[in-house]
Amino acid sequence: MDTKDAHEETGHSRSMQEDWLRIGDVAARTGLTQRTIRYYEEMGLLPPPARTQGEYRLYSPDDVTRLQRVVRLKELCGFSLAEIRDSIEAEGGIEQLKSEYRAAGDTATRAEKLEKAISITEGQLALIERKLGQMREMRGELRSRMDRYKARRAELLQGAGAGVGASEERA
Amino acid sequence: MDTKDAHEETGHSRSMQEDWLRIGDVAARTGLTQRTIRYYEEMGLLPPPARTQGEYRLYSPDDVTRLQRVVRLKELCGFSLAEIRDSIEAEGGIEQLKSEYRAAGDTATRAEKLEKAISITEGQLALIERKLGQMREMRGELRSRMDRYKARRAELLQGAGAGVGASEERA
DNA sequence: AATAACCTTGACGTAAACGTGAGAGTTAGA
DNA sequence: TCTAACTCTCACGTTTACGTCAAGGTTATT
Repeated sequence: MDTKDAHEETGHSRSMQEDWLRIGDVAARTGLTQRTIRYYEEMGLLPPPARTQGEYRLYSPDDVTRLQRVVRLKELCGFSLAEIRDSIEAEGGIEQLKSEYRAAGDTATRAEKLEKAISITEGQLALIERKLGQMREMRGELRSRMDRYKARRAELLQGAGAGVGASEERA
Repeated sequence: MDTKDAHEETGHSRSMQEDWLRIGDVAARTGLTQRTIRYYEEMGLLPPPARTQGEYRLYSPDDVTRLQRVVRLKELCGFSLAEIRDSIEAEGGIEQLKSEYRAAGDTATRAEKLEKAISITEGQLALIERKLGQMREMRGELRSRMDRYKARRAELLQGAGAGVGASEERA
């Protein structure tokens, strides 16, 4: 809000409103439905977007980016919307910490805010790291299974028609 | 099935029924509720387990392992139960392919089944690989954010009380 | 200025994934 | 044997995450 107002009041309205999108465009770009986008807003996953004088929603490229992050969190990590909202709030909290950080005159308070932001980010990193580990584990299992199949295939191709119980040799 | 029967038919019924669990134990071990476990069975995610003469469900360690795989697929990948069932069926299909594979006398049919199993596994691997990539990307973003915070913290600690607008130097 | 195409806010519907008893049967331990 | 603890099968309730009209304003186009 602050920054935008500031820009508008600087006068030179260059191409400020050029790349704002209406909800239909955003839906097309993200593959979501309009309903879903409104729902995410309703659930607090998205900040209330700008509006035209006729109350049409207007999304900045920045808004779209945020939305895509939400989608990624959902699809990738399988988080519930509530979990995503918490995560988002943590980040929004970080953004807010920034302004608090700026507002805080004394270094002590600033350091405190920073530490908080750092610990939140650390938590998120740890979570991702854990998931990464589990996924690698799954991949390992799949790979070894794959190896077994391929070995058996090689066996099959090489000793074609040789032994009926050829697979027992491995088991 | 084959291997177990073989063991049983060797005679010495060592401790065959010892580590079968009832649904409450399984629930405790997996952190799921009994309802959830029954629901998964109902949805075709779990094979109908053995029963006591009083119709109590009895789970083998193997069953528990399968269940834990289901849970992992759900929590880790955020799959819907339907998707998990498909994936499971693909694997169950693989198990079944194995018996078809054995039943098939001719090498050609065997090779065909094997190719099918391989292509299924390849698909699963590709999917995991994709997810891994996206997660690494997320991790990268988080890390760079982290770096920014830490840099700012260092700045703060070093130039303590120096300039009020210290953070502007970076922006 | 009229018309199509888009958007708005309700408000109700729904599929998925369980939760939560109810009522009755089963098993294990004293 | 008898009780406490456990389990069974319905069956209805709930939450999440949207889908789907409906009735009406807004924007763009001609």
